[in-house]
Amino acid sequence: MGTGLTRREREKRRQRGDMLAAALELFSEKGYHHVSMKAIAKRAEFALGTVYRFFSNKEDLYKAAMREKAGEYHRTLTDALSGEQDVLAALNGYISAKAKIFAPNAEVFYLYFAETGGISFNLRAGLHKEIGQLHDDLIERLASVMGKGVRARILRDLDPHDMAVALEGLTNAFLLSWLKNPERHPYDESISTISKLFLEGSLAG
Amino acid sequence: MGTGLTRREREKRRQRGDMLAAALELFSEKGYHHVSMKAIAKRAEFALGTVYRFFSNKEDLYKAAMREKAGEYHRTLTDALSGEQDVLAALNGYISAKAKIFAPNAEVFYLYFAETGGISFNLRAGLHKEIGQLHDDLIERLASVMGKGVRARILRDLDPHDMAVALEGLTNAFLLSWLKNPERHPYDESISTISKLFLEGSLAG
Amino acid sequence: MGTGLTRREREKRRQRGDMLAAALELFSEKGYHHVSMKAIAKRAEFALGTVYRFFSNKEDLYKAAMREKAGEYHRTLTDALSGEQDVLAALNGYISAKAKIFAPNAEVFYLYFAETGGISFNLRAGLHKEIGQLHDDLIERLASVMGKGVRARILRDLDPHDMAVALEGLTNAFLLSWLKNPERHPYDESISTISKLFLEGSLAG
Amino acid sequence: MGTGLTRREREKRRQRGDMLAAALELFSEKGYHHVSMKAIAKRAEFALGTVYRFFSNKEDLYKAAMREKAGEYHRTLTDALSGEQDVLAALNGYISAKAKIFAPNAEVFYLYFAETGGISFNLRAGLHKEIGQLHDDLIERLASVMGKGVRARILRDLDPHDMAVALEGLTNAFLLSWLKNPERHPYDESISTISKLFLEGSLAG
DNA sequence: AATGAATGAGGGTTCATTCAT
DNA sequence: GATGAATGAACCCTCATTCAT
Repeated sequence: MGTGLTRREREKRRQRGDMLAAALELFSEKGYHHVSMKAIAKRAEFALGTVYRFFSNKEDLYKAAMREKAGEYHRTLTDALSGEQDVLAALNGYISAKAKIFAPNAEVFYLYFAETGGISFNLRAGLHKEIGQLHDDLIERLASVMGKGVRARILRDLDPHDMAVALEGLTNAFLLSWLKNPERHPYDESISTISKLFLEGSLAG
Repeated sequence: MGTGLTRREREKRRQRGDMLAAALELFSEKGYHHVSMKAIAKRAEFALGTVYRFFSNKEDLYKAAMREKAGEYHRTLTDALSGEQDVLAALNGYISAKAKIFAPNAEVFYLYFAETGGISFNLRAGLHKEIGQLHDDLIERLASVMGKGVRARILRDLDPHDMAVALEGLTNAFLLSWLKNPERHPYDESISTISKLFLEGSLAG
Repeated sequence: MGTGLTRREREKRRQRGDMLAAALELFSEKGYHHVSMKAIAKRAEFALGTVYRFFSNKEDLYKAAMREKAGEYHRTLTDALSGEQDVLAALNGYISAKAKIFAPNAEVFYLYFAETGGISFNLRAGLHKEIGQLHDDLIERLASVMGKGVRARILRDLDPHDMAVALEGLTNAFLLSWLKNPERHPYDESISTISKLFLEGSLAG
Repeated sequence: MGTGLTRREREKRRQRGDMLAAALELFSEKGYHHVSMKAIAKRAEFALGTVYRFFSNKEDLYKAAMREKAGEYHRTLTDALSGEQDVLAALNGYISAKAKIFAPNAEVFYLYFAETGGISFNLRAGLHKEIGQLHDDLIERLASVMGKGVRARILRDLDPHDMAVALEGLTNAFLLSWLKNPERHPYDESISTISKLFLEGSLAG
């Protein structure tokens, strides 16, 4: 079989996925401390004990859920940046990809921001570092694209890392703003505003 | 008496302030759910029951603390924007002011971001809207400054609201980045990077 | 006031005592693991949380209860052995005292035996050592009385420690036997059987 | 075949024995409530469900294990008492036999004492009675030997039942003492101390 | 008015037992 | 018949809130 997994293994994976999905839904709806393991089990349609077969405790489940989503986002975003495209295409692609995962997952994505940002509830200490590293990695990749743009004289000669941070800030701000006030601009316009603002501000010549 | 308050009233106000300060310290240190009312009472050096005479429950105390801080930040930032200064001075002043309140209060400020952002723990629903309005107000004021700059042909002819959102995003991103990695740039350099990036990108012709 | 305790302190002490009593009752009725903290609280007529104000967890409560009782028994028994009496009177007094505390507390006393004996549930590790020391102390005191008896040529010239252990064994066996089968001998006869058996077997000359 | 059992039946018996052995090991190591059925199944190298085919629940397994061991001890001890030997040889044999099963199984044996003694965890109520009867039977047999000794004027003219109880108490006390403090006396010396103390104290003439 | 002891609902976690495969 | 994944009742403990003093 293509997957190389036994039926049992596939089943387990599906169950785990269902649990993570239920957990993520509830955590982003209500916040970690307002969600009981019982509620997660119920939402996922498993018995309480079954959840504990997969995750050794609530924190473990939370971390796994965040890690999963963060990894997924990270993959999507780094994919958008890599490939044989030119710099502007890469940046536009990145902005679109970020918008695309943001739109349907805003709540979760915001949790991800919170992790990449500074909220350091004790609980999350370990996770925080882990997701922080993903974020750093993303910034570095962005910076490397920026560097390429600078060397190609497509972008102005500014510090590439700063430009990466700036793009992050712009995208987050606009996406959040769009989320709070979707009718202000149509979604697509929002995206193009971001790229316009950033790119025009950064274009050389 | 200048204040128009009786001694008793002044005393109460001071007590309330002490409680809010203690609560804020603990909330930002450990997060809402890891702080007990008993701990807050102890830190503030009041009896538990006394805290409940001032705040009807834990959520109320949390909201009051956030409101207080948010109001303070809001005042500081709007003050920086108003006055008879020219546009560039206003924006530079805003950036400096934001950095200044950010530096020593990063944790609390981050909570404020979280509120202005999207995390909607049920608990905070009401508060969220309230602080969101402060934030909207701030954006509007920023936008109005931007509009002035555009009309004065100091800034490029872009949507002033977009420019305000952009500046918010840039400042948040750089301040967070500076917080995570203070040694990368000295603090002052961080601030000037923000204004350079934003202003140079936005300066008219 | 004679006690030197405030009313509050006396009250606390009484509450603690009530909790210990309830716990002891239930533990000896059903065994540690069949007693819930809730049940103890209910029996003692306190709220659950109140019990936790006095004892930091279930094990702590158990240990305190056993320690209390063990200390009480130990005091009673060592009291019986000390004083200006002659050796035979001391031993007879000891046997009577042991019987007297045994009769109404047999269940608890048996728990105490279990502790002084060998059951080493993990839980009890610390306690076990502690109570074991009381027991060792008791044996030593008994042995010292035996030694006196030997030197006074009242008892046969055997190892005093062995004689102490022997007396312990005899008393336990007869008291347990009497407990299981009270009608076999009247209680008093049981006691006198012990002393007769032991003393006659040990009397010099 | 000699056993009168089919291969299947013999196989089952062996499996049952393996389970009982594993259970006993774990129960005496950790105590009833600290041992999970899963752990027993694992130690015995059976699937969980298989254990339940042999024992309808945990308590049943515990009882079977104790019964098994108690029966084994009882057989060993009554064997030591019967036969055509003289009274002193029988008693010495009994003491040796008890010591021999005690030494390697102290923990289990102690559980057996606990059962023969008074701890009446609800759980064990039924079992308790059952093992108590074995113990009573043992005492009776001992008493009968004592009676023979008295009639033969080898032992002093005391109540044979009392003498039996006394011997039980002495052996338990010394074996426990030896267990707690093995270096005090070498093991063999302990045994001989018991018999000396008891027999010399009881010898007629 | 101030205090902090008392309350008890609620949540995380374990594990005996069942039953589909 | 054997297996072990799934189930959910029950337990320990915390802490927001109340209220007698």
